[in-house]
Amino acid sequence: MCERVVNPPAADVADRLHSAAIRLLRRLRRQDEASGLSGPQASALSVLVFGGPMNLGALAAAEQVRPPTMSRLVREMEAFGLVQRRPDPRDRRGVILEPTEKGRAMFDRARERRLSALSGAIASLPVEDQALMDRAAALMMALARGPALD
Amino acid sequence: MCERVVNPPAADVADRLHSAAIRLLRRLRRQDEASGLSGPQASALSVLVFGGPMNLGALAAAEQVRPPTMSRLVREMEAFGLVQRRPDPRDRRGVILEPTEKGRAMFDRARERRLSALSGAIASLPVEDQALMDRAAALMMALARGPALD
DNA sequence: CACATATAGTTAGCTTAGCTAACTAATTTC
DNA sequence: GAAATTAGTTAGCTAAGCTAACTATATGTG
Repeated sequence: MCERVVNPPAADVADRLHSAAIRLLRRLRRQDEASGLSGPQASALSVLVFGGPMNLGALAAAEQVRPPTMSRLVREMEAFGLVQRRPDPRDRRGVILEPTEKGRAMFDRARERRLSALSGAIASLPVEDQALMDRAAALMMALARGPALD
Repeated sequence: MCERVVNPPAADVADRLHSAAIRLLRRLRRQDEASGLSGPQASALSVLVFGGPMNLGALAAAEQVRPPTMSRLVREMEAFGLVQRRPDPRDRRGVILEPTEKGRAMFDRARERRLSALSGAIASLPVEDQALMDRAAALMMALARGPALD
């Protein structure tokens, strides 16, 4: 009879999403740090693990961070032996970054540890809510990445 | 025929959600700061605007932050005349916080400004995706708040 | 009642993560 | 081959989180 969807105003959705993201990340920080990888480090490392070797600029772009920020993150991860720099044979200004074996192991461990937190919590949601969260994550990624936020 | 839902492993959902939240907030930071309120300030102010006057400990708990962190956020917002401290008549150790008129106005302005960013982007999504984001925000909030992440 | 303990908030000081500006070195372009 | 561009780093700033230690008030108990 009534085909209208009760559609919360976009500004409300935006506010709630914003606050929810802030609080969720605050909450996850402890778990992250206990695993030996900060959130930003884990996120960058996952790009390297899944995306394969790439140079610093590409990684910074993928993570939507400025080069100096990524440079520091990489320096720290390198100091812990988690990533390796190789000179780029095709451009001697550049470097190629890739995870070390230790880096991959650490990433898996952090992932496991997050499993006892976020993914444990997610796993306890009804299946359809899990699917919803997955889709929401994809949408958030697209929003963060797209031109709509300029 | 096949009733099985293709259910991404919870760890994958967790990873994607984690990275998506990090990137979305990074992306929003500029807009936030251009509006004169940082993300954490806007979030705390919204709690005061919608939740009414409360003391510092309650606000810190609502924002899932330690008291010293909230104390600093409040001090900064107070310096800009956005929130007011009143002594708590029932406990002279405590303070009661409430937004000033300027604070409410600033909150609305930040909200508007975010409208030109996040909520503009959200408004351009299909209606069902908007509803999905709203539900996802509620779930994230519940996860951040609940005991599941201990 | 007095003293011990607990609680609300602040201060001090540390860390991490973001940024811009300025620099070096290599590459590309004209 | 000189000029302009690009990749990455260094230096230095700010914001936001934390713990530890402190002050002042409340509360509870012998």
